[in-house]
Amino acid sequence: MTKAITNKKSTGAGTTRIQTQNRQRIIDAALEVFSTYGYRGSTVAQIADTANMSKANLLYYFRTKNEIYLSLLEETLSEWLQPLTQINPDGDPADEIWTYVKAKLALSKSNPKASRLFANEILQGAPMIGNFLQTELRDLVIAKCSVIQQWIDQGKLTTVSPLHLIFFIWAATQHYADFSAQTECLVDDTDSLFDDAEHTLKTLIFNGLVPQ
Amino acid sequence: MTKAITNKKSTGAGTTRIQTQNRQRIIDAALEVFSTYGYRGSTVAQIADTANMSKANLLYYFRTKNEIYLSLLEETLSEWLQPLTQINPDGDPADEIWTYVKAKLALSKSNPKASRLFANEILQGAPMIGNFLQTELRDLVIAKCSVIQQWIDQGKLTTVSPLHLIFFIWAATQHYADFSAQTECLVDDTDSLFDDAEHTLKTLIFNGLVPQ
DNA sequence: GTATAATCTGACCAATCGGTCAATAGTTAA
DNA sequence: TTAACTATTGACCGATTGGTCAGATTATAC
Repeated sequence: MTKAITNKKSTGAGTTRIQTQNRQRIIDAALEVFSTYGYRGSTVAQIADTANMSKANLLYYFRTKNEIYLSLLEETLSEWLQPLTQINPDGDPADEIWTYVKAKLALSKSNPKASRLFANEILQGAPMIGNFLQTELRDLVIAKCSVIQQWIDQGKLTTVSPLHLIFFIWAATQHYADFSAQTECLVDDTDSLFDDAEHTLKTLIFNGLVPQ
Repeated sequence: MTKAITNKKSTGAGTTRIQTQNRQRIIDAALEVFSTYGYRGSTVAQIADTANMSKANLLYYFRTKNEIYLSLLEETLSEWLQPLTQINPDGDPADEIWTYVKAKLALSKSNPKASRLFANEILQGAPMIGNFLQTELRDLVIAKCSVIQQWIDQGKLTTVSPLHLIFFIWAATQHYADFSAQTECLVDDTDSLFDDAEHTLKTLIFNGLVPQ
């Protein structure tokens, strides 16, 4: 996923003002559409409409539907993974984990479409980012798991599977972005949604559900 | 979602052996396809192929793509929700919650496609089951939340938002079905996956992450 | 057996899909 | 001003989409 995807037209180096501007308009529209309908369920015409642009003009900036999709994924992936890289082996375990949870929850709130974009991609078997999952993500996760394992060995965390702990954090935080159509049907006070989620998650992680 | 969708041909009552048989073949194939690609990303031809049936013949049993989808959703929804209805107000709170978690985890293992079917539907804004979410699901969830709230008031559970506790359980358990393409990239021992998940979840729920 | 209804199919339809292209309009530097 | 390049468009392409239909084939009731 790290390789450059963008393909310059004609004379090479130059990226004009109009190019940067329109590419961004397209990427924004693509996020809107792909995050809702997934790759196969989205159409180029739909993205062009959302970007207020003719289909032919859109395909002047990105040669194929697939090229838009890959550009979008590449642009979004690093942002989405960033919080995990921030976990500091030298910090206080509980603090570090909790900071991570809050960061993921904040991302789910601020950029739910990015979450749904990945959710769609992975739901459909990760056909485009499968290789990324097996290499870059895997390496990062393994590294962070060993950090967590050390904390456990030092008695600073209860004995859990570090990998599944990460899964639970992913699941619990991204749930609010991915399934917002559901949560919004069930929640009364939408304003305090993420505060309530954070509080419940904090209680669970730090105290467990059963009074000691 | 409760209204009957199936439309009999011609003479009314009778449902022949061939009908029941082929309808089931179609529903099975539809689950396979829709759960992977979502409604818009799936094609009738693809479902027909999966069912080893000509497209025209498939459309003899279900008049439209939408009719297949609704039939499938209806057939799957009740199974998926059943564990929640089983929570017993008179049981031991910790036992009841844990039984529910285990049931949901077992469903994720035994029928991951059903989970992905709903995940796709809700990701895309729940266009077909939106009304169901706002009525039947909402009523059920509100009822169970008040049960949990009573347990909390009796001091049998720590103070959490019952609704967000349910969200957490949904997220944590369905994650293994919905994002299996991801977990399978990261997990070494696939055989013990659900056992490890269960153990980690149990520790979290009953003890919390930080040693007391 | 045979008539009647149920099942199944290939050929076909209009609409939409991703993508191309020649021609036009706009921008920029001399 | 003008020449060269960039940006934009509508018309168009073959392939695929969801769905129809007349007719062939098969199962069932008598």
